[in-house]
Amino acid sequence: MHDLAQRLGVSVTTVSRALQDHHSIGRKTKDSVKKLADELGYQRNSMAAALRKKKSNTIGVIVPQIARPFISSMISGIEQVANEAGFSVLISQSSDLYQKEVKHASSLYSSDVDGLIVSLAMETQNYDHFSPFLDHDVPVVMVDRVTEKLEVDKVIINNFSAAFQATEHLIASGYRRIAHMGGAAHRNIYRERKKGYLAALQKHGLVTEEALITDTILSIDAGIESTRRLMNLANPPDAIFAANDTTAVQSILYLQELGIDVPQEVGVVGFNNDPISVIVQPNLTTVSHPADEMGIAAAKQLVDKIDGERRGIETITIETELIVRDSSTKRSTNPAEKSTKGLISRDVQNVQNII
Amino acid sequence: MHDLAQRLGVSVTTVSRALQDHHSIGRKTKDSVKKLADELGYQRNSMAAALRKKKSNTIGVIVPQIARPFISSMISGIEQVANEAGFSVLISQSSDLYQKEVKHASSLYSSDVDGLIVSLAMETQNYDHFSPFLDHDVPVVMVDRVTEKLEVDKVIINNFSAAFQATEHLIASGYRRIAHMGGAAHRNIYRERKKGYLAALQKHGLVTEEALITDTILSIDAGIESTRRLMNLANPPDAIFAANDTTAVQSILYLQELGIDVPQEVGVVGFNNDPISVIVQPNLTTVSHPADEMGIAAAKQLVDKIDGERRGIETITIETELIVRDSSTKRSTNPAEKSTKGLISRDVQNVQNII
DNA sequence: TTGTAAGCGTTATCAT
DNA sequence: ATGATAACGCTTACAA
Repeated sequence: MHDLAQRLGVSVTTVSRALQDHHSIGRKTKDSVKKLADELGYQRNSMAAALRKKKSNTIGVIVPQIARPFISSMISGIEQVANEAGFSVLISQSSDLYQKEVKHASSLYSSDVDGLIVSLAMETQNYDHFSPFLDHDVPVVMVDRVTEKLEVDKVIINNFSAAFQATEHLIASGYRRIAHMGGAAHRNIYRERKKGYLAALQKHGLVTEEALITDTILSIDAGIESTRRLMNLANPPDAIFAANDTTAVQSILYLQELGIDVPQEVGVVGFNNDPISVIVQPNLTTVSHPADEMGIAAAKQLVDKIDGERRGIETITIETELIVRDSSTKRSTNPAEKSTKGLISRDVQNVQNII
Repeated sequence: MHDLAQRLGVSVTTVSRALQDHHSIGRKTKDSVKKLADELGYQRNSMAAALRKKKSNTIGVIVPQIARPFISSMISGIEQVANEAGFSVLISQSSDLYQKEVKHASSLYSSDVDGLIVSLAMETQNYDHFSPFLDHDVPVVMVDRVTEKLEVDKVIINNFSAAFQATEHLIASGYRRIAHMGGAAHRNIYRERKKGYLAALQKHGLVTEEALITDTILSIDAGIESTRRLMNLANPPDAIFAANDTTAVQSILYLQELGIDVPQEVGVVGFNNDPISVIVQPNLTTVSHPADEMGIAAAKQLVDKIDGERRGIETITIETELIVRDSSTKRSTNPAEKSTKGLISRDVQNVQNII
């Protein structure tokens, strides 16, 4: 900038203003400044600007794991909105570890991010690491894995009602002994899903046995192991409602290994609408969990607050939808109805990003 | 820092040094400074430090799409290495658009990133937007989708030999009329895969018909459409080698809709070892493409160069492996061999991240 | 071992 | 419409 100013015989102030289209600078001056800047390949130093303005035009994101379909779609949504609004995105993953989340929070804070989007680690139960942000009025938005212990903006889905609906669907499909493969109980999304499941059973007067419920980390192995345990029960379930698609799909595959027909003998419903849900045969009935929409909503919420266009705390609830596919609907035994023999069912339209 | 200095009756210099564990500061002083800093919740302002040191401890990443299994795993690898080395990660997606890639490059440059990791957009054919980095000695590393037109560090796989191997495997399995569903020809990874495919056919004296080759964006729809076109040929193929798993899996599903048996009538091989490859039945034979390893290698390369521990240009080639599953191996017709009836094959171990 | 002071590249304030 | 100057918060010669 000094260079530009000298060459043009004006002050750095003028250059700075011209580059920012400040109203008090003449057309001619602006044009000449911009022209020379272009020619010399001048690139504004955002560090210095950030330091002076105390605004970095950067938002921080902390997620449990980047490499999950749900999370990466969410990040993608965040990135789009943020970039349109002129923000860069600083990303970090906690690997579901509390310690890492704390470290990242502190590092992002001292990077002077203008705002923070968080989806909590599975482990996290203490939230003091977010205090610096709250104390210094740096906006925070929590997405999906949130906590009621912090008064911040949130973007969530109605896990209770989604789970309730999913379970009722199984009941309506004729299943009676329904198991639930759930996640860590202190993470409210899993707690809510379990509650919704229990509420549906109760409404219809069905058994709610502890033995029919597993609490795991919802990994591949956990899916196989939980299914094994459930099917080894003296009185095994005739349906499984899993808190994510990963475990649901593993259930289907494992049941098939056991020679058990899905959905004829055991029905399965998942959660998330991951790509795999339309690849597995039979296609998995699941709950759409619009990750990109959630990311977009969170980023918008954050940007609006940073730009001062919004005050106060709000929680946005994104709509989900039960997507009924073949893993939970018994085929008709009426020979009059036409079967789909030869035709494998597919439902490519509804699935989340899959490329 | 001023505050700390005053309270302790020392200079800011001392505080700054104490916080950085500078050797010329006494143990006692260091301790007291650190203690008070903790108590007052002091957080170093990395902007100011970056401005002064001309090092932001941030690396920029530009990828085509965040929400793809391959890319998100790669990012995850980058993030891990970068964070261990004390760098933050600024992420942006080009959406496979040239214009966006250019914008992001410029924005990252003026954010003063210490280095850049890029995987090129499908569209990109001009590379001038990376000149600012190269001209000012900001290290650049390209991963996977690279170009020979830029002299920078690279992390790639041997696409030619992987494709060659995959095609030879199909030939060894008894397929003779092998089609290829490939990607944009100006992106060298797809060009190399096609070359490998052709070379294998030629080596074994098989036909290499243009009609058996499709060039698409390798999306779900492209997978279905290409398969339709191939199978409508007067003389359709008896095997398909696809340049990614997305299209390969769609091929399998579509062939099954047509009532065609995979692998008995048509064999299919994919590329990437995405999660879906072990969900589809029959499990997909594919090429492992260790995304996280590539991300890790790229980040290490970059960090080493930033830290001045390495000079000159180098290309790292990550090993891939042909993972033979059921989609490409005809079942024995010899009744003496035991069939796997009732037992659905699974190969959970080898697949890329899937949670 | 510690302190003084300059300076990183901008932008904001106040003047002209 | 433009300019001089201070300041953002930190690091680092150089001095003591």
